[in-house]
Amino acid sequence: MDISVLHNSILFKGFDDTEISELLKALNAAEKKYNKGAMIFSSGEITDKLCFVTAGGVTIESNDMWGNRTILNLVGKGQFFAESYALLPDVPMLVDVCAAEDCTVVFLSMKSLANLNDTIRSRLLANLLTITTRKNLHLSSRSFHTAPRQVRGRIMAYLNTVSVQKHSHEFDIPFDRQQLADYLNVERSVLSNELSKMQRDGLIRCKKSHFEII
Amino acid sequence: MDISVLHNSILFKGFDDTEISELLKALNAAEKKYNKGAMIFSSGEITDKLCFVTAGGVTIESNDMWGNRTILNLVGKGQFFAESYALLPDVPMLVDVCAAEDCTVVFLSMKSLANLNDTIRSRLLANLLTITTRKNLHLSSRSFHTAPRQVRGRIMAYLNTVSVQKHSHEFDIPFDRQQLADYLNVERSVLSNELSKMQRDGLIRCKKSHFEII
DNA sequence: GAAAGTATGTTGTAATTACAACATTTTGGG
DNA sequence: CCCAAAATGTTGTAATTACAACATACTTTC
Repeated sequence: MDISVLHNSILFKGFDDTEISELLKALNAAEKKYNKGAMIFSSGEITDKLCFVTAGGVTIESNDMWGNRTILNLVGKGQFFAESYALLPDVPMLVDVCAAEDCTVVFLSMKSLANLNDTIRSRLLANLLTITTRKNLHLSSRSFHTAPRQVRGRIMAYLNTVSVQKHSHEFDIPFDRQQLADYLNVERSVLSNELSKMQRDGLIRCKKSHFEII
Repeated sequence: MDISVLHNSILFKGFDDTEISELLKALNAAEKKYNKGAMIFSSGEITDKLCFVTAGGVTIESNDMWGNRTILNLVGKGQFFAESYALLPDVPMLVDVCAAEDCTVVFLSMKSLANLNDTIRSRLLANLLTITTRKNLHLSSRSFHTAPRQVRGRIMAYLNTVSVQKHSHEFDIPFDRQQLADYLNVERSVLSNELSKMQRDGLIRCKKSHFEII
């Protein structure tokens, strides 16, 4: 198991190596690898597992019965997912979780939190609070990206956020065209088309997943 | 101050009356009333206040420079808002918070958490974790309501959720037409029009904010 | 209970998006 | 290097939505 990524995670912030090893045991840490496209969780499932991505990345998505996909979030290396469902274990998942690329996930049993001593548990809970709080901001930021009525507005809203996060006008985004379209809730072809227009209008330059705001 | 609503809140679950009174003091609880339409927070503000609605309701919204409003969430009596910003006090708010109707809000200083003793604080943090986790589910449920590409799909997605929550095919929604339109990210007139069509098609019955799914 | 104000419903047209079909480019094996 | 497969770009048409303008219904206040 790739311990080093876990050691730098928010969840184990403030814990030393020994404590982390013990915690991993106590929480029945289990690692699993997935190929790109594999489904890790399906809508309707119940889980008490807090999930941590140690390699690759996964998408949190909603797939309707007509095959339309909406990507709610992309969870990369070093980040957590399913924390809400793990902590509210009677709530069935509303989303699917898929491997966006080949990836490795570590599962931690939140049911086992009850067996920990008070001090350790409350330190863990404080860290969990940071995780859920940040996830909250992440979820709402998608709302801003999809709030504009027009495609160009959504693209700009999204690119702006990334640009601010990366402190640069030039950056790579973690999505391919189809994923970006599904994230912004627009047609892939319309997205491609609009990106072309925006380049012609001198707003941006882009090639594949590399973007530059002008 | 309306103590009874606070006593039944998730935040103070497990605390007795004496403890709650002391906590309210320790967290500098302050109450404020707002008239319908008043702005409680504006995008860009910084706050460490956990906010609790003791009467009325507020909307969490994003207003762009062209006057388009997107309602991300409606926070009613007995619920909290701004918890993410209160807990990450260096992050400026991305949203506006407005009084959806005349309302009363209690502000609790999260900065003051540091002054509490360990036991009390960790009990509070555990409750805060519940609040943020539930808020997470709430935020993602809006994503499902806006995921369908067409207006009818969005309306149905939303009405289904409410129907399930209220365990009934007949219910009131907390939005007026303009608010519902802003929540579903569609034009108000298009929404009204589609609701009429859906009634003609025998899918629903509705009058003002009262709905029945057939 | 009128009048004014607000909320909701209706309609037509302009603008935008969805969808399908196809062209082009890129990628990864063999 | 070539081929096949995947990803991205382009285009045209049908369908949907945005927007404005107006009609109707409901509320509030005097």
